[in-house]
Amino acid sequence: MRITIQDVAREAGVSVATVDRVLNRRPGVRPATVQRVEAAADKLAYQPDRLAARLARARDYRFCFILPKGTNTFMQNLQAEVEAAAQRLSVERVRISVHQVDVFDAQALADELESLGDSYDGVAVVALDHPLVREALNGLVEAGVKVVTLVSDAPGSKRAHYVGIDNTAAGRTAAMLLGRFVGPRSPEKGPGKVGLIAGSLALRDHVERQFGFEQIMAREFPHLEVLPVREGRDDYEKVEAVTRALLAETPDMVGIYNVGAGNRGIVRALEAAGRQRDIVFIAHDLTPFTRKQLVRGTIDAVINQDPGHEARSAARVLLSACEGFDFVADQERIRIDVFLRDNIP
Amino acid sequence: MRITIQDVAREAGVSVATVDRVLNRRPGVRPATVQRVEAAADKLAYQPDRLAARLARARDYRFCFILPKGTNTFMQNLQAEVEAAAQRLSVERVRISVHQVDVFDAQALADELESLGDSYDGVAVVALDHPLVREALNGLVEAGVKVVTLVSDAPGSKRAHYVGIDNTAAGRTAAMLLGRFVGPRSPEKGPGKVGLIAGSLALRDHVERQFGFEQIMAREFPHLEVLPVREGRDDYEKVEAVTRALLAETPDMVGIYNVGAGNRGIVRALEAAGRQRDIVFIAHDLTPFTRKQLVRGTIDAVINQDPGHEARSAARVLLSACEGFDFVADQERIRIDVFLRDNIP
DNA sequence: CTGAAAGCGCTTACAG
DNA sequence: CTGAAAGCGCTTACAG
Repeated sequence: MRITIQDVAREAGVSVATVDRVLNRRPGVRPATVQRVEAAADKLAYQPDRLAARLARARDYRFCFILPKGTNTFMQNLQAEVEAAAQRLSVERVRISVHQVDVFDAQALADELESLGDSYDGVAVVALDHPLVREALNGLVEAGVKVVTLVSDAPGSKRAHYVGIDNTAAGRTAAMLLGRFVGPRSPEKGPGKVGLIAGSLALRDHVERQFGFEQIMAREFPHLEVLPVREGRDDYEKVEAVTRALLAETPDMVGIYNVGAGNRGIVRALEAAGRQRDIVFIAHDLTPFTRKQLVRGTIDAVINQDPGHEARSAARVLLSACEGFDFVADQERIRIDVFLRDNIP
Repeated sequence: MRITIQDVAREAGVSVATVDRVLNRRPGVRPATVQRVEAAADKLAYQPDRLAARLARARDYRFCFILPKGTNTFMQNLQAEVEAAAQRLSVERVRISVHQVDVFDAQALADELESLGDSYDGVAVVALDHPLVREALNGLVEAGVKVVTLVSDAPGSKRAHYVGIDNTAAGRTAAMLLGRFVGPRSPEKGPGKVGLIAGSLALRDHVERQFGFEQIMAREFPHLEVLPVREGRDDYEKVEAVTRALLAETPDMVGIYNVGAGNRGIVRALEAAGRQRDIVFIAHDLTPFTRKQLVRGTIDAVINQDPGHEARSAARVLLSACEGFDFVADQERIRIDVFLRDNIP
């Protein structure tokens, strides 16, 4: 019933060791033998048993997760989820270690990546879209290390896979929600103003969200005017200052979209101005804080990416790459979650 | 480094066979021995290796999925996803078969469940909330079969787990979207009317969605009036007739929520009346059809549950139950997806 | 009630 | 370049 490596060996007239060599592309087999084994495997429709393979391996798989250090709640959650996955996989022959680097420092990230050499079978990294980083990633890939980017991609690089959401689409979704929640506006009032706050315009995901947002606002909601983006550095005190200024300057503000972190600052500024009810506020990332404000009604919708899903997905994708299996594309697609008050998990 | 059953055996002064018996609660071990083995396992913080266990088992795990027969696109997708999961798991010592029964016939479903006896280790079933079904489910559970309900729950029963969304919360979410998308209404116009269509009020999920929807509409959007629910039997021709009637009777209709299937009928009726632009339409379940209407703008939002996730989750939960492991709660939580035009996968 | 031994389907040195 | 044998951490008859 089950076709094993034994059956293939018999069919090909070789030993199981040779079949193993061929199937796992290990060197030192005569081309003619490779042919015969491959033909036999094809003929029998052999499917390797990855459980048995993992069990038999002498070495564990070693993965490294490189995450930005000391930052916002989302990244802390992500790290916690990576550690939880590490804990679970430790019984399944996968060892995961977590390294931390400064997010904004491309050089430091590149150095860290290069220092890894080939001491890991797989690396998952919250990347930066920067030539130095791309180079470092490509270096790892060429050294035979499996590489995935996590949450933030480095598009030009040779990484095998990006585990994260489409941030442009996330920005478009935010715009759609904001525009529709604000609703139509009687023409005599003139265009309503919409505030846009980002952490840093050096972060690719922030820029992409902004781009998607402005695209849809312009196309679908011409009666709303998006104000020039302000940077809040993902720091809530800075974000609060920026928002206070925005509110003071803009009596006819009808909506705010915060592309990055620091939502606490916006809530404070809105409450100080007593405008938390009449301004539509779209934020990113479900945290205890945003959840609470969603329930209270100050935040109207949260766009989310599930850090638990991302952590598990990165590990699964790396494992599949190491074992030479395809991953289940559907299962590894990270959703752009939309949370309103009633569908938060 | 890795603690194995060997280590536990040595520590307890017994053989590995005895450790296996104790750890897997197999009968025929003296209580005193059980104590000793358990103490040893605790002391060493032994964690069994589920890969090795699966490999060593003589028998495969046998799971049965019971799905409603010949119904809507969602159920067809669900079946396809179950089959895809079955295909993948077949290499991992899990055999999944799919049975089909008539959804609306509690007796038939109960009979089917009872006929299963103990020929399966696990059963996943799209349930009906009916005493006969509950009894049959409890019978299976008592016979030692692991049981999960899928998509539609049977709350009073002893099933181990429900794989699906909270339908009341889904209805509340639909209401929130509809109410906010419609927006405020000048008082002189009087309350706007909202049409509510369900497949059948005998289906628990439909009733729950309706309940959640009406709850939020009443509480949050008093300027909107929800019309009495109409049944469309999840059949698009019937749904079209119902919608046409609704539209004819209700010139001031501002929104429609379809709790069940048959969205095609609503789109046709809206287009026939030329009102697809000014009526907010919230539907369930992403299909090629709803996706297209979302892009065209006739459907304003789709509330979704991911059939791929549900199929895989049911299989994983059953497998964990059979192997005596906890599942990862977070991973098995089925999301209430909200899809707008820009975040569809 | 308990244990010794074989075996699940692979991978890994070690020989040749 | 290829094969025989041991071993991964369990479970399973079979003996006793």
